[in-house]
Amino acid sequence: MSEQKRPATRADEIRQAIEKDIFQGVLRPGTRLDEESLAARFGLSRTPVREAILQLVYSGLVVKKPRQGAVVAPLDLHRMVQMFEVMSEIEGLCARYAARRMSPDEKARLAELHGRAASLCESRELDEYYAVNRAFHDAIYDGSHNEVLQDMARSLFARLAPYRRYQLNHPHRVEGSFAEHGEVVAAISAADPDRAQAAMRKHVTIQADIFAEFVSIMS
Amino acid sequence: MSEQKRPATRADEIRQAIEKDIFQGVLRPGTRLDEESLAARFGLSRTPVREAILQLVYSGLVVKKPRQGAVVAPLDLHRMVQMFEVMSEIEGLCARYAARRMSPDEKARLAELHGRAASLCESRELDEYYAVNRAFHDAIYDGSHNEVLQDMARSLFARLAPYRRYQLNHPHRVEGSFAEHGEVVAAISAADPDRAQAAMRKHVTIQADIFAEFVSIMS
DNA sequence: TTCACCATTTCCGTATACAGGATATGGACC
DNA sequence: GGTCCATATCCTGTATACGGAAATGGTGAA
Repeated sequence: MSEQKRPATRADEIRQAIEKDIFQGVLRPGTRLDEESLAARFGLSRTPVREAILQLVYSGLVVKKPRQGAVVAPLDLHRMVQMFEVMSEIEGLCARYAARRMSPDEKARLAELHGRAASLCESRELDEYYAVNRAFHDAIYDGSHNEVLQDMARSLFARLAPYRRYQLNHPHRVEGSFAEHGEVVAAISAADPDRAQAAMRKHVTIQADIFAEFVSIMS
Repeated sequence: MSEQKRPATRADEIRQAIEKDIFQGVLRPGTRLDEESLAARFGLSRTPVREAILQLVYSGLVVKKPRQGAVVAPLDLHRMVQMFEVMSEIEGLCARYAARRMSPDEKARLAELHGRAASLCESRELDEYYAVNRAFHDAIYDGSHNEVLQDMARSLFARLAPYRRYQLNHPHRVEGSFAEHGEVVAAISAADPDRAQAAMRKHVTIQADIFAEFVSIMS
């Protein structure tokens, strides 16, 4: 991680709050973001709200048409599929680089995370598992030792997070996810870039398939 | 390309103008972006200038520390190397997908661009060649038929553009670049994803090497 | 009943004003 | 002469104000 962790400015606080609301489903895709009511809600003026919204637009969570205001990015299935496609490639690259570049300490931490996931998987503590899952992927992003790649991965992860979380309710998905992680860990431990990349790509591609299945049922 | 091509709003106009200045070297890395003087220069108030700067921050061209203003992103060599590394992967992926997905029309246009480049290469019209070069890469981004991947590629291209342009002054670089493009065109025409990806990766990696060489001389 | 057109209203984009923090300048002390 | 500190100035972050574009609702005609 770089620095910039303190919100220092009101606009950043609002951005984080809105972000959280979007992730948690309080603000659903398509919801209009009215500057004035948001300003009132946070007890501020429209100016910092506008800046927060602009930041969200550039992170892709919000779309904005000139003179027509901003809405929480509606889920465009076509685009979601493309995002998963790219995500599988980006995560695959992270795993590839991680296999070559992770230090023994980093590999140990990754294995430790995987171990924690094992028990959570067995006891079916889904929320906990999801948290460790996120840490697992984060560890591999870091392991790529390429901050530009990390930023891309995290940005995509954030935009897909809500749909990835949902998948754990899919029958046997937790076990499958855990097993796929296992392959990735093994390949990285063995410092085998090709295998690590392939395993991670497959892991994400499976999630994409489940997502596609999910939306085909919904429509 | 999507739609959003009309600047519709002043802030967008300013953003494009500043972007252009950065690319053309009028605003050099590290230059402070004073809101008031920019506002005066464009005959506007600080508000749209602030929004333009925020957009540039999110595109990575500008960095901003709270309460300390914005500066044109100083070139961090370490990070530049990482950007080139990712660029080679992203462009490689674009070429891979393009090889599988480009329509005959798109392939014809790509070949036509390459043909235009041939004469420009021979007559050493560098500025023209660079313009066609950009169109060439753009055509391949489009050919990936994945808008998310395209956005990433264009964003990276924009941030690296100044350094890619400079390379054409390197001895025999134009010929080398043209030859590498030729391999990419051949692989895409043959619908050979692996070869297309490898050729494009190599093309960008060579640019990264030249960049590294350049900075090692400068320091 | 439905569509079209117009008035109203709402909300975005921009301008201007103000307050607080950061840097720069100058002087005093070592 | 150099360093440290206080003051002044500048500039950012936020608040407020205004004009105009787009959405909305109602009324009239087909």
